Amino acid sequence: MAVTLKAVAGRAEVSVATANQVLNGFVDRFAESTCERVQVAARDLEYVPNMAARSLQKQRSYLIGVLFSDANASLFSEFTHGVMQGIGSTDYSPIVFSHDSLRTEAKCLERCLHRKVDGLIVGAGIDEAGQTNTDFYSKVMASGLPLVEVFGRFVPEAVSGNVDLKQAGKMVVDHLRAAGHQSIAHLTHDRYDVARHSGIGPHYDAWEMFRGYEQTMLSSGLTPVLITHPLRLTGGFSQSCYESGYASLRSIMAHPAKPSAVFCYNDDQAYGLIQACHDEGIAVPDRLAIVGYGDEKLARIIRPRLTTLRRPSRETGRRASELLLRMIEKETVESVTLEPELMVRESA
Amino acid sequence: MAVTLKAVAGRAEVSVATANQVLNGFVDRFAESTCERVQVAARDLEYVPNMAARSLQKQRSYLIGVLFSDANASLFSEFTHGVMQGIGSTDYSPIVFSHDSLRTEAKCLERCLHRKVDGLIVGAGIDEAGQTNTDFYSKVMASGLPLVEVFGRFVPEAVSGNVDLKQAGKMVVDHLRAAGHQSIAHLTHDRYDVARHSGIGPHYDAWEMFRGYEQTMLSSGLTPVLITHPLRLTGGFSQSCYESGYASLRSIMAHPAKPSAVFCYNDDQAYGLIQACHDEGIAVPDRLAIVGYGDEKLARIIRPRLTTLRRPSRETGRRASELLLRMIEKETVESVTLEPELMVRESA
DNA sequence: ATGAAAGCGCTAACAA
DNA sequence: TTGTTAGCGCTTTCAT
Repeated sequence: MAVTLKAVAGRAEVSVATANQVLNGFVDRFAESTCERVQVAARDLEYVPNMAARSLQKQRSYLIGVLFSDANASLFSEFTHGVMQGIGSTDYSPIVFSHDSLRTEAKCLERCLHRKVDGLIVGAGIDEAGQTNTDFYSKVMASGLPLVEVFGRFVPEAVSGNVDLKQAGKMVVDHLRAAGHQSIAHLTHDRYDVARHSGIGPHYDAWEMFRGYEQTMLSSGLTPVLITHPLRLTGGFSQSCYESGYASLRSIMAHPAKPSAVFCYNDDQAYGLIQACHDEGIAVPDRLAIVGYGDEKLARIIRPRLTTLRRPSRETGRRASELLLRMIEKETVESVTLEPELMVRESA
Repeated sequence: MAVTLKAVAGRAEVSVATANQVLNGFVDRFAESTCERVQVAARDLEYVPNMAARSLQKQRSYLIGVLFSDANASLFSEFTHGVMQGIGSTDYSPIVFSHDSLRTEAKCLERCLHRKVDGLIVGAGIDEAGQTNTDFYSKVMASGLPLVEVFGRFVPEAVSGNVDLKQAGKMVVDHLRAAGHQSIAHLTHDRYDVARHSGIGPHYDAWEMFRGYEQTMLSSGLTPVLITHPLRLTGGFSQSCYESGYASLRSIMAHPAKPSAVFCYNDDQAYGLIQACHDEGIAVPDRLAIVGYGDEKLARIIRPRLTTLRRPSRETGRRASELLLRMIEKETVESVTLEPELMVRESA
């Protein structure tokens, strides 16, 4: 049915070996006329190499596994688009899985391993108890499989393509200070410091963001005001964040530091907080300025429009897959850091 | 490196042929003790078949291509999750691509074909001019490649796993009538009737939804009120819908039929409309009841909470992949229809 | 009831 | 400069 190398070789009147070499770029080993004939034949027949055969021989699947946590569902599409860009016109294809629990995450990973993916891009999850699949991933890495982590750092040894959340904290504080705010609170959730209490290391996103905020506040001579709120985590991460944001207004208003601005862990918390302000008749941004993180589509829709840090999702996908491809080629690579962008709108 | 069938056969002291047969379920051809030995050996060695080799021999890639339009970005994660469920524990893996233009869509399709996927799940796009990749897909189908279409019907011959949008129209009208509304408008976009003017056939989602609305109105003795608004389509589909919803309030209020309720094409339009009402001081739902379609996370967040039809995204993915697998097995299958669910909240 | 052998399409080492 | 050859790991037909 399909056009094989043999067919191309036949048409060009050379051996399959020759055809193969020519088509794989070893043109300088052959007479120009030979190369010409082979290339023409391949084009005429619309030859496409059979990946299964190539895989078998090369001991590579030309597949990269992408594991994505539902917690980031809203940027899944952007992210996979970026992955595609990074893969470009190489022979690789992404096999993509989205997971909503540690169990399904482990299952997805298992599938990728069975498929013998050449590398893995991992957006890991964390459950209500602060548990992760870190050990599983560590084992995978130990086996030598290239792995790039995105949207968090739960696998300490992994190369990562993450947003610079310390910088995020700094950008927001600087922006709010410039607008005259002195009492700037940081709203996050009750697991923000899981990085300290678990083996995850100092790179849990909430912790990193908090540290960026804290350091900037201190070095600006301001007092950090940390407000945390528990996540219910039934009904999904996003919904829980919204609710925690809503519920936190009370703590914010009751706080002795009388915050005039709040930097939220993510957009969902910010939406919740804005809604609470609305319900309580608290003017945003006049009485309380609010900044989020993420810049989902809703940020431009909600009123007042949300001032927030744009999370470069597509770029994350692109950079992560570029890194991974280089790792697969046995290059040594460093983690990359992506910069957020402050989108100043109405809420701050 | 990896455990091969040969290794299993060696350990069980049988030939590879025997080991293979046993592990593929042809147990009744062999002595019970033989089967036992093979199975034990496979388990002990944690044997996993090499897909590349199997593919090569079976002339199947065990890959299914998933093409997804950015226009539905918000449900991508849910959808792929469903695809995974449908694939279950079969040997198939999804290679997933998200596209944001006809060009990238075609490129993704091309990649899938090069990879020789065994089947395709397609969420097709449509551009500003109403163009689609229908011809491309038709050609693919003509070649015999199993294809299931979701989230729209741009490929007339394709098996589809779509939501019953006629039913959606009916459900909403019935609900609003029961609440006493007589003048119920349908807000959609200016391409709603592309189905009539192009070769796409009568299944463009906006058209189907309109027809369900129209038929129910007529059979209830009410006069359909159609309000369309152009989409800018720069800045993405979602954003454009929001803007069109916002801008349409003017037309709605100026309409001689004086609508007391509006059924919107999607949640984005509904958000826009709600926001416009808010800005103009029009009470929702008292003065104007609003119903959307989609039930994205925002629907529960916006105030008033949006009454909307839930679009079963995960189920769509699950059913679509189930259908596709059956098609790959040469079964004859029918398109399936999924039912939306009315989520009654505050806006209507 | 089991095994030997050919071959899927491609690659790479070696021969000519 | 080009061709011959031996697999990669699995499936399947045909002997035994």
